[in-house]
Amino acid sequence: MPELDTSAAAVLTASRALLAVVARSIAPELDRVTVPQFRVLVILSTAGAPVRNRDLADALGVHPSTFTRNADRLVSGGWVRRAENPENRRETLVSLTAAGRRLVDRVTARRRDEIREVLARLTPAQRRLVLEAMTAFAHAAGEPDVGDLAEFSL
Amino acid sequence: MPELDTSAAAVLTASRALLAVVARSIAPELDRVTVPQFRVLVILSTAGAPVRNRDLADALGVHPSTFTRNADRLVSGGWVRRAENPENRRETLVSLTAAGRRLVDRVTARRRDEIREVLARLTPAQRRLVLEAMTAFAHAAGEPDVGDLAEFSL
DNA sequence: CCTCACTGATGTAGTGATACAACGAATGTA
DNA sequence: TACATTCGTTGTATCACTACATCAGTGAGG
Repeated sequence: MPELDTSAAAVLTASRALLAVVARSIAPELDRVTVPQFRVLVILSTAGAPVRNRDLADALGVHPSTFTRNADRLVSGGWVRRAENPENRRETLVSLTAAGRRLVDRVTARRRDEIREVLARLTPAQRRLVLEAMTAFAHAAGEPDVGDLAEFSL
Repeated sequence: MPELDTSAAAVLTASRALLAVVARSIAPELDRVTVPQFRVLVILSTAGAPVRNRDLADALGVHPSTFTRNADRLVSGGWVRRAENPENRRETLVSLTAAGRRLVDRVTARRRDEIREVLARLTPAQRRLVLEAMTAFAHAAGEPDVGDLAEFSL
């Protein structure tokens, strides 16, 4: 299947371009939060609800104590909030503050804008092509595992 | 242009899937080199020739002394080699060792294999679609700037 | 030849990420 | 009730990354 290799090469090239977009979308925030810290914000953002300390550590693949320290810094920065779980007082629930949510939104918006800019350079026909192809690809790739994204989760 | 937003959303989703692929492709090497170290290897690999210490620091956007320390670790690990520039003895040229090149190749191969797996789930018609669309997108996005990739350069 | 600029390395120092051990508090169970 | 388990935090330690100041060697130009 030679066409498989050709297509794979095209995707590989496109992935580099997308990676650059992703990198640029976070770059402006890197003096506020570090990449590991941003990973936490992303997980909390997609969760949409307070998450247990332990579950966050598991999702990130780090030791619970490691996460405690990271959370300390995020709390100091005002990006997340800690609260005792009323239903189980030995658990700590971490959730995004308004500032934390805004930060994630800002990155997403920046990314979307950049992608839009690229798409604006295409013809409408090409855009339809991209829409179909990207949808098909994303579907075939399946929902990205939280664990995988946690590796970098930009 | 509502179709622009729809397409952008599709690309955004696909970018997440690709990001997961990228993350998985490096994960197995993360106990050998760190991400900043891997960035160095990628730059050297794309350069294809020895690069000056100073130029590497610039490409990475770090202080020259910072790069010296990073290079120290890479040399210790056997991933890169330092050599005095014969034409200018105050310059140090850094180049990949065979092991360093193999490491980068391994990551690339892993990435390509994963993409191929995803594409194998598509129909030949869809693959042609993906080939065209990804090529068009990558072209419109332009060559990723070294500086951008250097941010993470996974 | 002498001065000046450049290059890379080192000394020093601070921050972040990480893990392991231990501890106290809360919860679950026999 | 007594014991075991779970959970988060803290103490301790290590390592990577980063920058600034400094220094010695090198090269270029007057």
